[in-house]
Amino acid sequence: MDTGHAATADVPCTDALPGAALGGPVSHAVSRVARLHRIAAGKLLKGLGLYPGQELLMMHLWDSGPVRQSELIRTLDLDPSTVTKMLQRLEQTGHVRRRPDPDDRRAVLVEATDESCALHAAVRDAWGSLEEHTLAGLESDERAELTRLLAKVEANLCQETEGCPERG
Amino acid sequence: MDTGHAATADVPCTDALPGAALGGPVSHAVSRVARLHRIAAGKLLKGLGLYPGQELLMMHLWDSGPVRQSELIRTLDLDPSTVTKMLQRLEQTGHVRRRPDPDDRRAVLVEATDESCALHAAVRDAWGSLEEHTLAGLESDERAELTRLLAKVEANLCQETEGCPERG
DNA sequence: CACTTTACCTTGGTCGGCCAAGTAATGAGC
DNA sequence: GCTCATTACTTGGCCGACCAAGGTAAAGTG
Repeated sequence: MDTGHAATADVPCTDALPGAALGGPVSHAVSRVARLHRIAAGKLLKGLGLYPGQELLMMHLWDSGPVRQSELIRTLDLDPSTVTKMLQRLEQTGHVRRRPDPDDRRAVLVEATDESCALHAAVRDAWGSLEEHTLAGLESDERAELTRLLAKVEANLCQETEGCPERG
Repeated sequence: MDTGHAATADVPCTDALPGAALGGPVSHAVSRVARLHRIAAGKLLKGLGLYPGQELLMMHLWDSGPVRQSELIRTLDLDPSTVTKMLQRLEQTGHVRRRPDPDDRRAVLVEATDESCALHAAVRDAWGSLEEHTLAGLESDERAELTRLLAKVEANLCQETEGCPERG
């Protein structure tokens, strides 16, 4: 097999695209954007004592009050074990309280602590500016188009992975 | 069957984005799409003995021949420690060989093993179908638009995170 | 009522990814 | 030549995320 290592030295400048990206420009872009987005979120959340990912869980908690863990799993569409561990850490850092559900002794009720509620506004704000930062320079119609296309892509990826909540 | 992961049974209609999403629809969509995309990639790569993320590294290696580790770090735009650990695992699974650079005793030269080259076509193929699956139902102009918008978003996120390789 | 299935959650392991801190070699300045 | 900063990589720790497997409690079935 020809390993075809032609790229490093004297290629007549095909505009740099690392070559690997040629095989799937959108896939590539999605990963990169997601990673950068996560990093940006992390920086904004760092001052608030949250790690990226946790804010979504907290937002749902702030929004919905006490909920079953299974509710969180369904809403966030994450693996149960992921949520368990996130909650363990959030409990340890005092953002969340868990207690057994009296109506169903298998279940666990989760709610945001009062202290965590102080972060609510800050987190909402952080997400707002993150969204704005993400979409800077895009016109309204571009934003709408991006949203539409991402939804379409999500639906595509969903149907096979079989793991996402149906949408109307 | 349903191991409890996101049951699609009788969800009480989580229909219109759980409220948490209202604060940043695109941010939300990006995370979700990226996760689904990663899962899909993982399924395709599973049969090839690779984990999602590793394929990008391997593709670059197949493309470029022996390279310095720093080259990989720069190209993939990852943390050095991430690349180190990925390479350790790839070395252990026989996909990659590492040897010290004779010209610079700090540096490490990395190259794909011959056995790994057998995967080259399969991986390229997998990425091709993943890209196609991702973009199913999108017209050419929609694809171009999505690519353009993602690039714009990436540039936005880049400029502040300050961690991405300039292009162009 | 026992028996089986299903739902809810936990544990343990693995990977990708980050940061922070450390080692070692190169290179620049004096 | 010696010091000092820079570069290249490693280590350890942590988090999100997955899967696989387990334990317990509720619900379905005979």
